[in-house]
Amino acid sequence: MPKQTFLSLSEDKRNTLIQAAKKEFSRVPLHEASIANIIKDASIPRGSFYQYFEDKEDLYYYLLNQLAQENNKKLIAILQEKEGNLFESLVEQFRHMISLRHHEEHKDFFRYAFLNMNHRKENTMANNIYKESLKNERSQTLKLIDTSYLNIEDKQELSHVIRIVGAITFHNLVQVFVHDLTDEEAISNYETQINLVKKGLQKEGVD
Amino acid sequence: MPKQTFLSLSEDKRNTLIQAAKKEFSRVPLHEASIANIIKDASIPRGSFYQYFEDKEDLYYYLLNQLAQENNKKLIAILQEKEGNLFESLVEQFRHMISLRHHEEHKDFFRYAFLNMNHRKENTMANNIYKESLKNERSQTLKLIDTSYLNIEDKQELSHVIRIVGAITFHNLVQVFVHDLTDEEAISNYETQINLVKKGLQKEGVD
DNA sequence: TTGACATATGACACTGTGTCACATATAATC
DNA sequence: GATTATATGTGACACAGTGTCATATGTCAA
Repeated sequence: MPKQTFLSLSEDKRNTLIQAAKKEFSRVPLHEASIANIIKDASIPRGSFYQYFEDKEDLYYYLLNQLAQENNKKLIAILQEKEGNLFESLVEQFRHMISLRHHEEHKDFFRYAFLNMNHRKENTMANNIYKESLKNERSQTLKLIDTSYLNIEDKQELSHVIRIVGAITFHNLVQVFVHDLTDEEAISNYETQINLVKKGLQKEGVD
Repeated sequence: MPKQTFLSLSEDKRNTLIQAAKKEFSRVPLHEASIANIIKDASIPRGSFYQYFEDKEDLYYYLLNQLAQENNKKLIAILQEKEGNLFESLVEQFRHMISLRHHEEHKDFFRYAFLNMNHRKENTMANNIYKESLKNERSQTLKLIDTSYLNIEDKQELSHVIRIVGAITFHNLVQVFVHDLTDEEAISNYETQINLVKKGLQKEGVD
């Protein structure tokens, strides 16, 4: 998390820095990004940077978290619109996520995020859902899911369902950027996989 | 890939270097590992290192690939033993993977690999399966799967099934290291999730 | 006005990378 | 065996980037 010093900065100064950071993190993946470039672009001295953030990662995950929160809002809206239908909502959310590729501002930021997706990034992006699926209490998002048509026996299993679809979703998002899939290809793959897990991978009557 | 120069080295020299590399990659995650430490430990000059490998990643993925090949052999053996039953084989393979944590030699190497799992590492480890699931032709591993009890309509869908269980498997393996799960917890989670996708996430009769 | 505290600044020490000119070994040709 | 060509070995070096720290500057209350 950024230090208080950064949060107390004038909005102007904060924005300049954030813009410079987004620019650098859109130029190259996190591990190649350099603080030197960011501060040069934002015209702040090196010492100041460390007054605001612990290090490069601190700044990066602050930005990623902000974008993730927007996504979470979107998911909530979709879940409401789809009246709690998890699978329909997932596909809609997936459509939305890959549409971000075409939005100039975040384009390459997301591209590099997914090409270098790891546990920490995934967790930051899915934060609200993953966290909530653990402490099953006051979970805003989870409560929106209509569990009546899910093949589960308890809350515990709901959390596993979230894990499953989360893993599949991220895997598919990564594939989009790795193989430069078109929107149609990406959605088709994702829908196929979601349908497969919906109806079950094992033929009925077998065990 | 290592350069020919490295492969032509005496077995002795090669092993010294490989041991030093494993040691360093077990000390810290890839991005923190330093060539300086490896060459100091192996007593080879800096210039020589670059005669053998492109860079740190080149060496790292060479090692990871070797370990992955062992894993693939194991998977083939398990599939044969389980007479092509995909789900039973997956659980068995999962057991095997997490048992590696207790094997002194690879212990921390795997730990850091999974804590920093990303697309490239996942692909290296699942290489044989993921690649084969694309060009469905002469695929050694895929042919071992008994598809008769899978709820799929064509080869295309088999490849999606592989993707799904692959994503779930890696997600679970990462969780093991992130949350320091016991073997029992890890296996229980994994079995629950595999069972859920086997029978389907959607309650029967609903649509 | 002064002192106490927060914030700003950039020079610096440090760590690590990849390269290159030169040294040495190995093999090939006469 | 001498000579040339080709492959491999070597470490000093230039370069890029990080995080820190002593010092400067601002802010605000007594």
